[in-house]
Amino acid sequence: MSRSRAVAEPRRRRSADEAREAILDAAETQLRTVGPGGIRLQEVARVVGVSHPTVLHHFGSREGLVEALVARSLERIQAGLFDAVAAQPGTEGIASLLEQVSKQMKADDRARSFLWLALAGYGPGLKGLAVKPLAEAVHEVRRQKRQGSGKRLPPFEDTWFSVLLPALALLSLSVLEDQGISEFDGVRFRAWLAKLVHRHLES
Amino acid sequence: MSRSRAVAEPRRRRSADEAREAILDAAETQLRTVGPGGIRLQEVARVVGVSHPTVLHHFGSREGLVEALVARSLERIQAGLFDAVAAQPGTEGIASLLEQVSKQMKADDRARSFLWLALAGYGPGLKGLAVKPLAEAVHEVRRQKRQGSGKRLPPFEDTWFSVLLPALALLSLSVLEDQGISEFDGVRFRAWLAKLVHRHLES
DNA sequence: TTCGTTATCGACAAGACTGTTCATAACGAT
DNA sequence: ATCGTTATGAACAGTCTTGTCGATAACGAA
Repeated sequence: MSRSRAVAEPRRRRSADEAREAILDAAETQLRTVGPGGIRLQEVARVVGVSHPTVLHHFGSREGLVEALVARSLERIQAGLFDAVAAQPGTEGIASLLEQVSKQMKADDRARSFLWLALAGYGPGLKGLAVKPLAEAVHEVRRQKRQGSGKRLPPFEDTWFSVLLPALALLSLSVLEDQGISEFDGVRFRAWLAKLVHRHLES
Repeated sequence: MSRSRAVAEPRRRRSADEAREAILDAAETQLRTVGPGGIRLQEVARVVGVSHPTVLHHFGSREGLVEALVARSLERIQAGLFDAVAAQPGTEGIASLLEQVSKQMKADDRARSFLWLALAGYGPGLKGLAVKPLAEAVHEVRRQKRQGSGKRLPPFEDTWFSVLLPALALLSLSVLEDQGISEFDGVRFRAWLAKLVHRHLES
């Protein structure tokens, strides 16, 4: 007996990779809103338009899905940071660099995802995010700039903290920018912070 | 028929307030580790040593428990901040103020709880935390200091951002200090940050 | 077209979690 | 000591969630 169905839509069959990406996309929106612990197979499947056993078929288990999602999210966050830095080679444009970074972190709410993951204990925390290598690069530029003038080069720790500070601030800011801090204040704050850090690096 | 029991421990009956506090304490440890969405009645009850209907009796529902917990947590965080500031009246000791605040936020992992709540959409975000009033107080001190000297008083926004910056940084730092940043670096970073902010406020 | 692979789904299973009900017993008040 | 209030727990119900299994059909390859 043929089951009476609405219009009997034909079953769509994506390639394994396509299906995985679509599923990860749906899971990512859940990650942003309810965190890794709140991801539900049924909800993910519903959004994608498949049944939940299909999700299990592609990722083995719920934990498998979450791990794949974590890996992809961290990769994208890191890649975004890398792009932002690569687009701003000089040390002069710290303001625009901060805006670039902020923009990247805002894309797909990456800062939110990162904090969710950090809180939930997934991922390697800041260690995974290559902020220390970035600090080393900045330090090198700083050294060359000091070459000519008579100013002494501060210890590496000073540069490292100077890079760490905006990173930490931007992270919190991205979460609180939705609630309690207006976007307008956010823009002004980042500009103010950029000037502060720039002045410190130069002095 | 009397059910065969181990030793038939006598039922303990706490006062309603005592029971509520004990239950909230247990729920708070879960909040720190798995976030508000991860709180489980059975787990809370198990830790307290009661049955889970008892928890429901005192809070009506799971959501009632979470709301009560959120309220108590935010109150404590705010009170902790207030204490830290009250214990450091001058603007001179910004370094020790930062350490005080950091200490308060570390007590009971309050920064963690706050970020969990902010991410999950509970609580009024930063608006609830009276950081703007604190900025106003700092600004007043700044004005009086500038009175005698010939220096111009910067706009309030500058003071407000100067207070906001350590707040944001400390928030992120408290989460990442467990993973990726050693506690030693945390202490040095806070000292460095205090000096930076102090120099900025004076200049 | 034919065939093999496998993405997909329906149905079911097992457990977890919240919430309800009713009986019981602990504690304070008189 | 007696009594009323109510904190407490055992048992049960209903829903949600992950995971399994077998059947089916879509797509690529031949």
